[in-house]
Amino acid sequence: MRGNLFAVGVDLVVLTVRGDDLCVLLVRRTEKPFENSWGLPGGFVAPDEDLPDTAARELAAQTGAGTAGRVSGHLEQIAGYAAPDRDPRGRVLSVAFLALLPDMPDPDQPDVVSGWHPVADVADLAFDHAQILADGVERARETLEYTTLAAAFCPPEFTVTDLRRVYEAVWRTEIDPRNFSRKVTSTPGFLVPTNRHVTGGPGRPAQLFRRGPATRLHPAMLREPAVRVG
Amino acid sequence: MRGNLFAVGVDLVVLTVRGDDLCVLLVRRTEKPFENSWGLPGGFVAPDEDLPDTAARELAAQTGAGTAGRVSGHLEQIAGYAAPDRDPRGRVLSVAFLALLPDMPDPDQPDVVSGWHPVADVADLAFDHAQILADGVERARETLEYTTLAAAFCPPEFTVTDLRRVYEAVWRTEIDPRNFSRKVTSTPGFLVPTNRHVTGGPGRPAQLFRRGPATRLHPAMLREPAVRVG
DNA sequence: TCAAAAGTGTTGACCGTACACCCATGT
DNA sequence: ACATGGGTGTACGGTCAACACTTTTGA
Repeated sequence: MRGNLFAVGVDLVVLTVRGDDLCVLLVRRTEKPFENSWGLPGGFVAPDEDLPDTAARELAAQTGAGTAGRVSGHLEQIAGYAAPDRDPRGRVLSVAFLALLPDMPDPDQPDVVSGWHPVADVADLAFDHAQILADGVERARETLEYTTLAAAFCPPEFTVTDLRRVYEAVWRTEIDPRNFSRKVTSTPGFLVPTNRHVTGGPGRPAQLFRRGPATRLHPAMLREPAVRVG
Repeated sequence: MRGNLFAVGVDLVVLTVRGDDLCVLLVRRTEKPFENSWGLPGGFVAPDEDLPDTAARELAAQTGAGTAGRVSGHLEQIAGYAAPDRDPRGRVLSVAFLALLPDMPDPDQPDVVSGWHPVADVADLAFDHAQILADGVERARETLEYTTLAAAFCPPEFTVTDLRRVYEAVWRTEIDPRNFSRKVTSTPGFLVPTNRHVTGGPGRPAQLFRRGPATRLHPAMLREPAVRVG
């Protein structure tokens, strides 16, 4: 006895950092149920397709071709969601994926059915997408503590300040620029210096870096300072 | 268009610590495919059942009634697995769950179709269960670093040494007993002293503790010492 | 010359490790 | 008495937060 059958979809929590805000890609639904509500982008798993393939395909379709194969960016599974009443059409299991992308310039013609929304402003998503979004954001916050994945939010070349703004936007905190610079540049394999500098703005030109091979951050970058007793 | 339909199952990575070994609960399959192979316990999701319900039901069925409702123990989702060829019977998506349990005495009559196996000795599981097991063990190892969940492996009352043996078995390392004791007893909310002591063995009697309300461990308990440069 | 941003030096608090040492019990 | 394991004291080194200070640019 095999239980009943499910439709299986993939939903994407696509995050990027724009200015000071952590933003999520939402689409406006054009069909029932939840017609005209905002929801996470996603789609059903095709025959002979594995879950990461579906996620990469949907991500490319929603954000422009080739994204999944780029050097920067990141795609990982969050969890499966299968509450019996999560979709009024029947039993639908959705596997959520988290994608982290560098900020991209707005398309020439602003798209009314798809766009970036600061996660702090999001409310009332379709299905259980609010929960999935919350889980994805929390996953991203945790991941930044222990890995070098913040660089996935940055373009191929970036400054230490770009990287710091990622942490500040995702964690909604402020970080001391001097100590942050020392920490990330002294972690072996996190940042590879290019010896080129950005110029144009006020102040001393900042050096440009690329992502290094390191993936784990030891010791961790902690969101909250260690508990002070006394 | 909704893609094709899947059977959806739940597979369990049930871990416990016996002596010096991290052990996993395996069942010997009695049906095709992979008849007579060892595999993870699991089952299909019933109508109107959510994934955690299925996991809890299967866990109770495999380990004895009431386990899911106990104070100790832990159950969390690992990930969904849906490679097109993972089950020769057709498309089956499996959501894996990680369960951490205190060691239980062996049943009176040893069960030939179900039993605890040191994870270091496990090889050749059915389906993609070897991968699922590896993911679950890695999740458990990470979780112990940043949370107080090691106590989920312990009975309701336990000594600091019991807790240390959990870390040592899961991480396959040795930890200094004196510093470990200081660390865990000084973390607020990790351990609640009962003022009772275990007696009988050699040496000074150890104090018995219960789990405290804390869930996060700050600062983390690190598996490997911080990277030494130079 | 000034403002702004990048980056370095330094200090004190805290944490982890290592290990000497004492405590409490069974044999 | 001695072995065994539980637990405390302490010193050293590393990391972090804070912040004074220097460097390098644009206006």
